[in-house]
Amino acid sequence: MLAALQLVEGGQHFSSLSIREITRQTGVVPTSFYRHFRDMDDLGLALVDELSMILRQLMREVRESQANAAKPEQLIRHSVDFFMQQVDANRGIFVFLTQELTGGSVAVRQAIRSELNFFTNELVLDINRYRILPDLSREMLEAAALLVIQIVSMAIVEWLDTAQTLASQRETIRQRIVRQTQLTFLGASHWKEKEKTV
Amino acid sequence: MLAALQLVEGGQHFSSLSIREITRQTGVVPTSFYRHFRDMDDLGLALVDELSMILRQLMREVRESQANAAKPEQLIRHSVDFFMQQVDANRGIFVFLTQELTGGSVAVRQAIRSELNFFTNELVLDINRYRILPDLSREMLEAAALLVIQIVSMAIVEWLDTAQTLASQRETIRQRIVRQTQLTFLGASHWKEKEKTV
DNA sequence: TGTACATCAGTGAACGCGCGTTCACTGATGTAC
DNA sequence: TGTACATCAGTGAACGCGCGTTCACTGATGTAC
Repeated sequence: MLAALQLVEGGQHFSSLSIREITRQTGVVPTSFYRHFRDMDDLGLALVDELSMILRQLMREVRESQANAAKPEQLIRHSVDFFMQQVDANRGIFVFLTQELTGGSVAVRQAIRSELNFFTNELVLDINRYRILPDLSREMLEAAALLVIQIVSMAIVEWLDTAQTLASQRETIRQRIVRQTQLTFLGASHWKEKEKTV
Repeated sequence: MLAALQLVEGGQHFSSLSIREITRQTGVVPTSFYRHFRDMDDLGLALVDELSMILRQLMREVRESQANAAKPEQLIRHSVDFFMQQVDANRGIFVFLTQELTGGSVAVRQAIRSELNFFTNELVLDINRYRILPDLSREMLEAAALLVIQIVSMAIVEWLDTAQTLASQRETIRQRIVRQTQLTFLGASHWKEKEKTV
């Protein structure tokens, strides 16, 4: 699994990897692959499972790092900074997950989407816990929370394409995430159910 | 190029297609491929170029279809309905473009992103033309417009995975796009530059 | 109007190669009695 | 404590196959004079 991540991080698409390539990277004979996975699809699903665990732990750390933040108005920016640091430290994971969000088999795509929904629910819980948007309907709250998750997801792709040395471009991306997130919360706080029936 | 789109629409990832597969689909001998493209990367870039043209035409139609809409509050919903209809009518195009948004070579990814930026600018022009958000700074306006484009982009992936027969699930996606877009505009209309320095 | 040549998409044989997958195997580690 | 067996990751040879790419070719269409 680590070998697959390394190859994906090296610029190849997961769907174009071969079993022999992966076992070569591991330093093991091709037939050994079958001791662990039925085929590449099986490996893909196992990777999503494994990486989901890691990602959840990582998100927990992001939330804890902000649990008793001094200045609430900087909470968004600090969370974004912390999270993007984690993205850099785990490139392979995020390259794979963003690739497969649009690329893999139907099963893999849906597994990743359900993971995004999990984070959406976590975010909804946090928003309720701190009574940030007390008047919002459940449906709208979920749409807003998912939007925040999606803002970050889309930005990760561009972030991974932007070398760490291009500080100003990275700052542009960071700023956009913060702005778009603030926009979402601001919109949500002004939402009146009756005005805007969908 | 059409053959490649058909294969991608059939569930394969573009990066896993072979030259022989494509020429087989076209009904032509493998060597003919080289009369038109240097390699698969070349074909990928040519596809993005070609599909960008089609997509721009398609977006023009969406905008024209709403140019003299009777009820401005339903403008978002009608545009979304019209656009999603186009997505269904051109599955191959959108499967390819969403795949390559996260998956292809760096060059292809950036070509698609620059296309999204083009649509963002178009949207900014429209917003200015109708004086919808007159007090917003250029930067914030762009962040909001890009957010709307991103909302639709992310939804397309899920939309393409949801069979046309699953009407209720499709309605959920459609509703979410509308809600998230309304949220974005609502947030943008309440934005005060001084309060929220990033 | 007719001839000579250039252009160009497609042909078909051939190449060496890496691929997925099978099979019977080895040898280390864990478990039962 | 010692022996017998089960489990399990890795081995290495072998297979048939589809792959990308090369080459010299054909035959239709367009262009110059």
